[in-house]
Amino acid sequence: LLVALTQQRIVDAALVILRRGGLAALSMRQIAAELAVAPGALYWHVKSKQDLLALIADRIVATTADQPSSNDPRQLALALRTALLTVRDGAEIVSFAQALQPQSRTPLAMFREVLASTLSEQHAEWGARTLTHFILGAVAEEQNQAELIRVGILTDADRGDYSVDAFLFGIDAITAGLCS
Amino acid sequence: LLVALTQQRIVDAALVILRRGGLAALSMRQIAAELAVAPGALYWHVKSKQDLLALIADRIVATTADQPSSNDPRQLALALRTALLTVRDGAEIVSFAQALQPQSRTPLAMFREVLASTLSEQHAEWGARTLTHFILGAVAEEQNQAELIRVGILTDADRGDYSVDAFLFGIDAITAGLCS
DNA sequence: ACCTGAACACCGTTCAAGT
DNA sequence: ACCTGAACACCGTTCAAGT
Repeated sequence: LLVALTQQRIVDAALVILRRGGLAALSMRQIAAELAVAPGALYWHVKSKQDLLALIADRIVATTADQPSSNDPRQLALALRTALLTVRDGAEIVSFAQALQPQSRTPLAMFREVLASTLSEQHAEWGARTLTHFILGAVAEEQNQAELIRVGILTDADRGDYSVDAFLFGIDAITAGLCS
Repeated sequence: LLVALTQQRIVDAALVILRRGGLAALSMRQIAAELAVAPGALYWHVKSKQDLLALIADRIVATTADQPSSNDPRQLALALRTALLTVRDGAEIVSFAQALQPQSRTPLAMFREVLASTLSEQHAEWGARTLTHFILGAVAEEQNQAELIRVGILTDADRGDYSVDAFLFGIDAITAGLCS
């Protein structure tokens, strides 16, 4: 009654829950509780949970645009990775959203633009797809690993090498292959 | 009472449901119904749903080994893609399983072996990771798209180009980049 | 227009009790 | 050893009814 419910506030609450407990803790009922509101109230401002996940993904990806991005795919990849890492399970959420609405201005579009300067339209499209699949997959695994260690299913001992080096190795291999 | 319940039979029933309705239809209760058994009975043979998903993933990936695989990453990639396409949401399931138990003999291990002949251990590891991330991402998107068209959220009009060409373009770019 | 209360049709998982 | 019955603690979503 004090503050009106908004898509804005719902996404904000969702991000709070995500940072607290990850994707496993993100239920419509938890979001409603966070906002001290009945679960049904959310559906006035948001069509469904899938719809909400897409909104969250947009917010996560939007922070990529804030960083200084040149026409270098390498820098764009690093900026996207940083953006995804700001929220627990961020890569999985963006992955999901991209699968759901392939038309929106997703990471794919960013890379398509960057690659369009050096490649044909077809190859820029396919190249952008290759890069985004790798990035989302790599960061998702990075975050999943962290999640499993948090829960205790995995220990620090059997952790893979998910440093920035491994990430950049993949990015560099792909970009090198695209221009050959 | 006639036939005993087994991990085998549970995975079989799960695959039937997957082919019928995809991952969205795969619940422990549905599997139990398919086997004409109480839901709780499954937990005598399987630790959890996550555990079961890993078993399903193993079964899907196992069909890759049946195909004639040379030391060519290109052929291995195609074989894996074919195996993933045999089950609805196959890529997503294998993706999930790989994130859950990074130690098992997954697609990653196959590519690591193939690449080990031409690359250093570190680069073979990172290269294998790059390839599997791309493959699982690409096929998952391919299958998600098909799912959304089935449901009617997407039409045939706004479908992307997910032909084998796009897939091979990515594979060839990565393999080319790895050797440069 | 915006929200509550209450319901509907589901989930995964556990566990006494039966055989 | 293996399975049933029944419960526990959740879900996403809808919708009359209130304000």
